[in-house]
Amino acid sequence: MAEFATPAGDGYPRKRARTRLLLLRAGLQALASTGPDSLTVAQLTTLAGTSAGTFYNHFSSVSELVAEVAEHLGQGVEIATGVLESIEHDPAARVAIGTLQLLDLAEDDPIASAAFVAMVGVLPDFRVRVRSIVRRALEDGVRVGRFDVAPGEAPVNAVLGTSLQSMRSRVLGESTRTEQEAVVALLLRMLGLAAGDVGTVVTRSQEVVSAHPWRPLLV
Amino acid sequence: MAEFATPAGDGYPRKRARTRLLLLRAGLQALASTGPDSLTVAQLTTLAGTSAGTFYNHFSSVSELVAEVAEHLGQGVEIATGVLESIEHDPAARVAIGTLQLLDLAEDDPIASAAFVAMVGVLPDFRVRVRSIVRRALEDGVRVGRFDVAPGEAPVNAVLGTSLQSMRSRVLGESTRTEQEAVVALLLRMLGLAAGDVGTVVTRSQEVVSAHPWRPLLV
Amino acid sequence: MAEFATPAGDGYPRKRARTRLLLLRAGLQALASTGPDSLTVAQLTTLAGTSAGTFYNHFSSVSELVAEVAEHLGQGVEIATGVLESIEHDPAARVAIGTLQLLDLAEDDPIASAAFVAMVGVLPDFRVRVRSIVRRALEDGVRVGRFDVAPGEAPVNAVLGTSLQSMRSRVLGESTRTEQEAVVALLLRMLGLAAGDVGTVVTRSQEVVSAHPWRPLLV
Amino acid sequence: MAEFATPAGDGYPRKRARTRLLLLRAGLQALASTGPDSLTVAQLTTLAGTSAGTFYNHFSSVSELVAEVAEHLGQGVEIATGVLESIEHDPAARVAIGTLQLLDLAEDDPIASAAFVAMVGVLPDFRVRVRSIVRRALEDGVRVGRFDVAPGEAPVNAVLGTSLQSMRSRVLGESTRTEQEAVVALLLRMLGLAAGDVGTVVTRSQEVVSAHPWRPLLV
DNA sequence: AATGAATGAGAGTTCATTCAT
DNA sequence: GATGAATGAACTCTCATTCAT
Repeated sequence: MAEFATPAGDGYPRKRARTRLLLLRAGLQALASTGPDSLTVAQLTTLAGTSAGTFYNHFSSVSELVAEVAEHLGQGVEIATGVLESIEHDPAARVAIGTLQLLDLAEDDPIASAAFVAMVGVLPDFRVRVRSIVRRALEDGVRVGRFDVAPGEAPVNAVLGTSLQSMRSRVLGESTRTEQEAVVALLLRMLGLAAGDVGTVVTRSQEVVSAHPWRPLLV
Repeated sequence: MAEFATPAGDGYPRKRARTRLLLLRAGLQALASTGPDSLTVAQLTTLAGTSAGTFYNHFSSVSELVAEVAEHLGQGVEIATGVLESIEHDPAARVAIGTLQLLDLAEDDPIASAAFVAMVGVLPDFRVRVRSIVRRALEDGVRVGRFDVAPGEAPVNAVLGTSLQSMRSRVLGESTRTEQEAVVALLLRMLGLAAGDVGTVVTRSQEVVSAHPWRPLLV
Repeated sequence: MAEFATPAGDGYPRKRARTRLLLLRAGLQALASTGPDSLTVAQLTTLAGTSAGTFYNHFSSVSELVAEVAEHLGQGVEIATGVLESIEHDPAARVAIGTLQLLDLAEDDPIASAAFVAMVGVLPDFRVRVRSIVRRALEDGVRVGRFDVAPGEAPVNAVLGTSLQSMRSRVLGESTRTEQEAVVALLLRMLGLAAGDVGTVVTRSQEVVSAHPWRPLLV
Repeated sequence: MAEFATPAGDGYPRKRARTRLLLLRAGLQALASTGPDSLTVAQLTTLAGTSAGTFYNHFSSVSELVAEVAEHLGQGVEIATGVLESIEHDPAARVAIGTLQLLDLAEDDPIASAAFVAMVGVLPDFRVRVRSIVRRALEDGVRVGRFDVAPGEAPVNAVLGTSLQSMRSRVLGESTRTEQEAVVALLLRMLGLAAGDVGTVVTRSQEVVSAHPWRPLLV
C-alpha cells in the first residue's frame, strides 16, 4: 500500500511522529474499504497497533485524521503533477502519463487506489484539488492546440470519471491490466487529439511511466 | 425526487403497502447523502414519518431495505432500456439518449441522481446490472458499425464513468445544464462515431429525450 | 402433551372458548421451556396459531394467562387428589401413587411435566397449593401410624423436592423409567414406613397407577 | 450475600478486576430473583454501580457473565467438598455436613442460596457438577456400608431435591431454622443409615459445621 | 371475534471520547 | 506520550400493547 515515510531523527519527537504516521497509514488503509463516515477509532487503532487514548493524543476526531490523509494525498498528487510538468512539455502526453500512473497504482497498490477513488467521491476539498489539476492539464492541451474541446466542466468530468471508473474497475477485478492503453487511447480520442498522434503519445507515455512510477507516498 | 407510486386498493394491505413505500422513498432519499453503511433506522423512520417498530415490520434490516431500493431502481433502468430499444434502433442514439436521460435526471431529481450514483459506486449487484446495460449498448453500436472500439471493459468504464461523474458534478453544482450536449458529444467522439454524425445524433437525441423523459419511478 | 378439553356446544361462545383453550395450551407448552418471565405474546400466538390482537381479546397480559394455566393445573391436581382419596384409603399408598403418577407424567408428557416443575418453583400460589396437598397426605399417614415423622415442613420438602427433582431428571434424560420404583421406595423409607411394608405398597401402587393414570387435563 | 474477594494489588489491573467483581456479585444477586434468561444488562450495571459500556468491557454477553458466576460457584462447591473429604472420613457425616452447610447458607446468605438453587435448576453444566458431587458422596457411603441404596440416579435426585427444596423453602420463609436437623435425619434414614446412628451423625455434623461454616466465597 | 399494522418503550450492543495511571 | 478502563449517547432490534378494519 501507499507508504508514509517514517521520519528520521531521534528522541521523543521522533516516536510521536512515528505513531502519527502509523495512524495516518491506518486511515488510508481503512478508507479503502470503508466510507469516511463508517470509519471507527477502534478500526484505526487496531490497524495502527495503538490505543484509543493515543489516537486522541494525535487527532481530535476521525474526520480530522481523514482530512489530514486527504491533505497528504492532495499534496502528493500536486507534487507529482509538478514533476510531470517539468519533465514533459506535451500536455497530451501529460494527460496520458497521469492517467497511466493512476491505472498503474490500481495494479500495484489497490488499497491506496480504492482510498483515492473514494476520497474524490466524497471529500469536497480533495475533489476540488484533483479536478483543478485535470482542468489545468486540459486547458494547456487546448492552448497548444493538441486538444479540441470547448471550455467547461464536461471534459474534466469525462477524463476524471473515466480514470476513476477504470481504477475502480481494476481494483474490483472487473477489468485487466492490458486495458490500460485502451483507456488512455479513448481519452485522447475524446479530447480531440489527432487520430494519427494517439498511438505515438500512448507509447511514449508508457515509457515515461515506466521510468517514473507514481506512489502516493505521504510524509 | 424519484417517486414510488402509491398503490391503489383498499383495506389493510393498502395501508401496509403505503407504509412500505414511505420507507423505500426515505431510503432513496437517505442514500443520496449517506453511504449505505451509514444509514440508520432512525434516519429512515424520521424521513418516512413512521416509527422504528414499523420499520422492522417491513424490513429485517437496513441493508434489506437498501437492496430493495436497488432492485427497484435496477428494474427501472432495465425497463427504460427496453423502451429505448423499441423506439430507437440506432445504437449511437440509444447511448446518447440514455446519457441525456441520466443528465436530465440530475437536473430534475438531484436526490434520485445522487442515490443512483452512490449505488453504482457501492452496491455490487446494482453495479453489475448497470454495467451490463452499458456494455450491451456499446456492443450493439460496434456490431452495426457506428462505434469503433475494441471489446473489453475500457469503453464501458469510460461511458459509465463519464456519465456518473457528470451527474455528480451537476448535482454538486459544479457544472451547468448547458454542458449536457458537450458531454454526449465527447462520448460519441470517444466511441469513434464518425465526426460528421455526432451533431446530428446529439440533436435528434435531445428531441427524443424531450418526448421521453425518464424518471426512476418505482412501483 | 397435557390436553385442554375442547368445549362442546356451538355458536360463537364455542369458538371463543376454543381460541382461549388454544392459547392456554400454548401457555403450558411454552412454560415447559421458558420461564414465565421470558414468555412472549408472539411465542404464544405462534404456538396457538392466532394473532396478537386475539390474545388480548382473551387475556390482559401474559401473566394473567400464566395464572390461569396455573389455576387449571392446580385444580387438576386437587381433583386427582380427591379421586385418589376416594379409591385408596392407605395414606402411604396414596403418597406412593401420587408420586408414581407424577413420574409417569414425566414419561408420557415431558412438556406438561417440565411446565409443572417450573411452576412449582416459580409461582407462589401454585406452590402453596401443591405443598398443601403433600402436607395433608403426610399428616394423614402420621395420624394412622403409617409414617413416623415429626410435624413440620421438613418431610414436605423432602417428598416434594425428591419428586420434582426426579421428574426433572427424567425429563432431562438423566435417569431412566426403571428408577421410578426406587424413588418411591426411598420416599417411603424416609417417611418411616415399616421396612417390611415398603415393597408391598410399591407393588400395589404400581397397579393402581396402571388403572388410574393421571394427566393434567385442563378444561 | 456470597462475597467475591476484592483483589489486592495496584494500578490498572486492580481497578479492572474490581469492576469485574462488582459485576459478578451483581450477577449472583440478580440470579437470586431472576432467571438467567430474564437478566438484563441494566439490572446488572445498576446493582454493580457501573455503566452499560463497562459491562461490555468485561463480558461479551449476559450469558457469559452467568457462566462465569456458575464457574466460580461450582469451583467453590468443589473446593468445599475437597476440604470436607480431608477432615471427615465418614461418608454419612459428609453428606450430613454438606447438607447442613447448604441449609446454613439459606439462613445466612439467602441471596447466594436462591441463586444456587436457581442455577442447579437451570444451568446444565452447573447441574451436572453438583450432581456429580452428590453421587460420589453416596457411592462412598454405599462402599463403606453406611448407606443401603441401589446404584442409580434415584438417591441422587432424592438427596439433591430434598436439599434444594429445603433451601428454597427456608429462603421463602416457609420453614424455620429448627427444621434443619429434621431434614438431615430424614435424608440419612432414606439412605439406609442404621437407625441408631442417625442421631449421633447429626449431632456430630452440627458441631463440624459450626467449626467449618461454608460460604460460596468466590475469588 | 379475529386480525395484523403501527407504536414506542426498553433491551442488547457499539463507539467516540475522557482521564487517571 | 501511551495506555486502556470507564462512560453514556446512539444505534439495532424486540416486544407488549392498541386500534382500525
